[in-house]
Amino acid sequence: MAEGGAPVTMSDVARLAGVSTATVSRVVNGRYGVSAGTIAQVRSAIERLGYESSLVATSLRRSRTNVLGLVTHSFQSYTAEVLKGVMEALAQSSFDLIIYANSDLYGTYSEGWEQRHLTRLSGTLTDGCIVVTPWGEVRSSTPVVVIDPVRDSTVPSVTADNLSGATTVVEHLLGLGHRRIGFIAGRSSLAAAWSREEGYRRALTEAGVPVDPALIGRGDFNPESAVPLARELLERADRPTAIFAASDGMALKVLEVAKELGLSVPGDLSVAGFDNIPESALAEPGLTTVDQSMYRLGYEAAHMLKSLVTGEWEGPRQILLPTRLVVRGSTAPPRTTTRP
Amino acid sequence: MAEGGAPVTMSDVARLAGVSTATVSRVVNGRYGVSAGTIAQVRSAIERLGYESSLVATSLRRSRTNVLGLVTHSFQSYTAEVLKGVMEALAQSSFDLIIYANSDLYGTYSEGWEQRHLTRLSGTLTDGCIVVTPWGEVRSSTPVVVIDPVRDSTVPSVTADNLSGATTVVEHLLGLGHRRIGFIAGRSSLAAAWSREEGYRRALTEAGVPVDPALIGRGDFNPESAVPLARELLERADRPTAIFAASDGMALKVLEVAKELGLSVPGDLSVAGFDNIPESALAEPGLTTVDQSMYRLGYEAAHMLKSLVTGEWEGPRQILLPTRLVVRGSTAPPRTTTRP
DNA sequence: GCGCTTAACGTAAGCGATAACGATTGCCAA
DNA sequence: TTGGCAATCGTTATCGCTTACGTTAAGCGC
Repeated sequence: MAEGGAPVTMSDVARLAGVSTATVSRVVNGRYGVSAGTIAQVRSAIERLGYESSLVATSLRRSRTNVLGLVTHSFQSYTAEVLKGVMEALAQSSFDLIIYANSDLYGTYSEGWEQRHLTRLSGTLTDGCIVVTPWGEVRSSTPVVVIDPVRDSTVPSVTADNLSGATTVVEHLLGLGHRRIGFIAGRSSLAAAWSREEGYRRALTEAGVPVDPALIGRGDFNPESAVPLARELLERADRPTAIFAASDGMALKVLEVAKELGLSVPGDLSVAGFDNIPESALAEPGLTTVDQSMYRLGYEAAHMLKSLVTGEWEGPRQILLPTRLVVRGSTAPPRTTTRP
Repeated sequence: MAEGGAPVTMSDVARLAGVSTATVSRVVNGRYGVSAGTIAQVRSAIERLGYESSLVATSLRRSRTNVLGLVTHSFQSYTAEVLKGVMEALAQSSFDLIIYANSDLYGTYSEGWEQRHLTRLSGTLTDGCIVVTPWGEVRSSTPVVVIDPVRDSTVPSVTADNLSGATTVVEHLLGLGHRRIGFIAGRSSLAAAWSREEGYRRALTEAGVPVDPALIGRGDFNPESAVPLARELLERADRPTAIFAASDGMALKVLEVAKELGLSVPGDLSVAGFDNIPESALAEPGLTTVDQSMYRLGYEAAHMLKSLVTGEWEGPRQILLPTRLVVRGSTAPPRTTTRP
């Protein structure tokens, strides 16, 4: 009983029940103006045929669909956590969720994916969308909430307090006694990347440690991008005693490179990341990082979008969520290099 | 630049370009029969207006949509892993993915959710669907692949070799010297639950250990369902020295209950699960479990569905994937209870 | 019994896009 | 000059569903 023939439509039901499709529609949507007898007939026909209204046709005709969309580029731990939060926020809310993910990972197709998917969904399939980590500004005919927006975005958004988080973790390294602290930056167009770098600079400056441009590598949040940068930093004669990477994914790669070069962590090198993805706790040693509760990012974004769609949102359109320093085994005081 | 007015449609483009919608459609779909000049005009109009074809309208009109669907009830670690596999399999494949998740967690709405969502999508929005852990048999007008089907299902499906996995983990417990081994079962309608219980019984029987019905608790894969069952098992005078739960989610709850009752794991009690979700490695102690590579489940399912849709599938319609025993700290030999 | 309201339905016009089909043009051979 | 054939483009029906509107018939007071 797998592939029955053509899908059963509303007119199939109408024919079997001996009424018009308008009446079937009325019954399905529980509208006034149908006699009890007719309702029973239609109900029975629906039952017999196993009819279920087409999401597509309904969406096309109606303006409201009661479906919210989530557009994401790739699907990793980060996105998974966000999704849990979104689902939780939408639980028992009458809104269903559609996640749209394009298939090509790093194809040429990529540029502008958020906008393309957004446009394809909004105005028809969904009442509003959440966009996760877009690469550019987005615009839509229906409400949008962005998680991790680009810099200077004016679109409603939810972001972690990246500035304070990054400041705290660098202060942590400074507190341990590190003075030469490397940094691997994220995709510069993103607000998160900018804030994390700014936090790094600010913490150093306030501690009276000069910012050395040679210690800053320009990554793009893609873990692989960190590999050559880490190698370059660690092969220097005056290599840093600690590296702070703007994302856990990149920080984990730094750990790999360090091992590859025969450096012990945290003995020879301290490493810190940002995000607190599940893998960071599993790493050996555990990665010191900044927790930004991706779950909450998703939860708040969904909550905001829901209210935006129903038009009852009162709060600010740009939300900043607190972060939390998580200290694990990958950071320790630097080995004293002073000769005896 | 957030909420522009109405979405821009094909006729907007046609008007601006001074052609008919048919011509725009031809240009968009790269079909033959449009002059180079007209193509340029239409392209420019599309660019200017930021037009993107509506997924919904296209789906309604066309039969093929190049979109695959994934229907899931809830969204947890399990589903997230599956999704990664699905995405990977679909990478660079021209197929996009839509995940449809209904919002109510444990509402009355639940019964038959798979079938309802499936019908709403198939025949219109998607060319085929993956259904994760349905509660009943499903049928659709387009190809379907089920991950973790119900018992005796004839629908194309991908499942872990639950029987051999469960047998192995119980043999592991037996090998450590355990004889009184409790079992917490899963939702009985699922093939996975049945196979895991069967593996438990088989391993005991083959080792000459009688199966004690009093040591079997009837859970339903929902972690919470394991709590009262674990408590009951562990408060018995002749409590088991080991408990095998049919899922990691339930096994982790057993750990909690044990701690609550002042039992040390693995000293007083060994605990084993099934699934190897990320949380199991993080637990204290680490949970011994059976890895079923949810990633591969997703990957294989997507690959199969893809071929099914394009009509080039040759292999078997029911795939069984190997499992792997993962021994961690939660299992150890039983403390000898023989008096000195 | 008349006009009126009102419940109960059918009719038909779209929503945005596609595709079969027809209409128009230009061009070349006859 | 004209028939014929491509090439190019518009017209229109249609996908499944909703909804404004029209229609019918029953019910009501007078």
